Amino acid sequence: MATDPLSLTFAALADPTRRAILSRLANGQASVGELAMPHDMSLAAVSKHIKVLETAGLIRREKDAQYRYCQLQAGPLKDLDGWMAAYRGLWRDNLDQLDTYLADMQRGDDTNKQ
Amino acid sequence: MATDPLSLTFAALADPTRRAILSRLANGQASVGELAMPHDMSLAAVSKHIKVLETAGLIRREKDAQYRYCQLQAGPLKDLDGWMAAYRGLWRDNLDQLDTYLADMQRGDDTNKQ
DNA sequence: CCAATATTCAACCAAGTGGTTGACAATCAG
DNA sequence: CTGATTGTCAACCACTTGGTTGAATATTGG
Repeated sequence: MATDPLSLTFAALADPTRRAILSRLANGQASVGELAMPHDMSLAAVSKHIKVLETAGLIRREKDAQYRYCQLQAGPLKDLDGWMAAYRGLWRDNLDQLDTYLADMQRGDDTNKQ
Repeated sequence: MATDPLSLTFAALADPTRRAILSRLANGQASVGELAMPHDMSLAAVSKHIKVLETAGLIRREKDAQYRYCQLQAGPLKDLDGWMAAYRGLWRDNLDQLDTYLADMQRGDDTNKQ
């Protein structure tokens, strides 16, 4: 697999279990066990998924007693959103809006950013 | 690999070669050979990458004589953007708003959630 | 028809993925 | 200290991925 940050992020998100974990973490931090509970697989398997997310920078792990609490990290998602910006015009009705958007980006003005 | 549409899209994008192909197609359609040229690998390898993109619905192939012209299809990217919407609040604007956002999430109030 | 061009197919390979199980480590509760 | 809880590690397995090469297919130009 490619190891550049964007590829790591996309690859990490290309799995429903990992997206579910991320979605859960959007509600606040959780331990590995808590994250594992809804999933019909071993704790070790979930632990691996969490490591993939961590390697992609999508979560941070913090030790507390015998627990490892995970927190969502927005950085890679923000980068992914930045990548998408170049394509967003493709499904907006007209290209003028894309041009405006890109021009705004150039100026650092993000008021149009949805 | 998971076969749901979102997973297929993320997986297809988790490769720099495929993202480069997509980027090229944002400038208009191109044949397989044209798409392959900038890449230091066999035509067959690029053909496989194109098939991955096609399976994910990110491109459409159209036959013309001995050429296969590829065109970008926005649908899956739009879906991906929709998925991102749920997380966009995590980095937008300032941290005060992030705190508010998280506090709202804790209370189960998701009016800020996109 | 023939030869060149464009692309795919099939077989193969090394490396990676997503799961399992069992052993291990760390920490708390009693 | 002991036992229970929480999580990771290591080895293993079947399957997928991303690349190769060589043969096959489709179509055009002459």
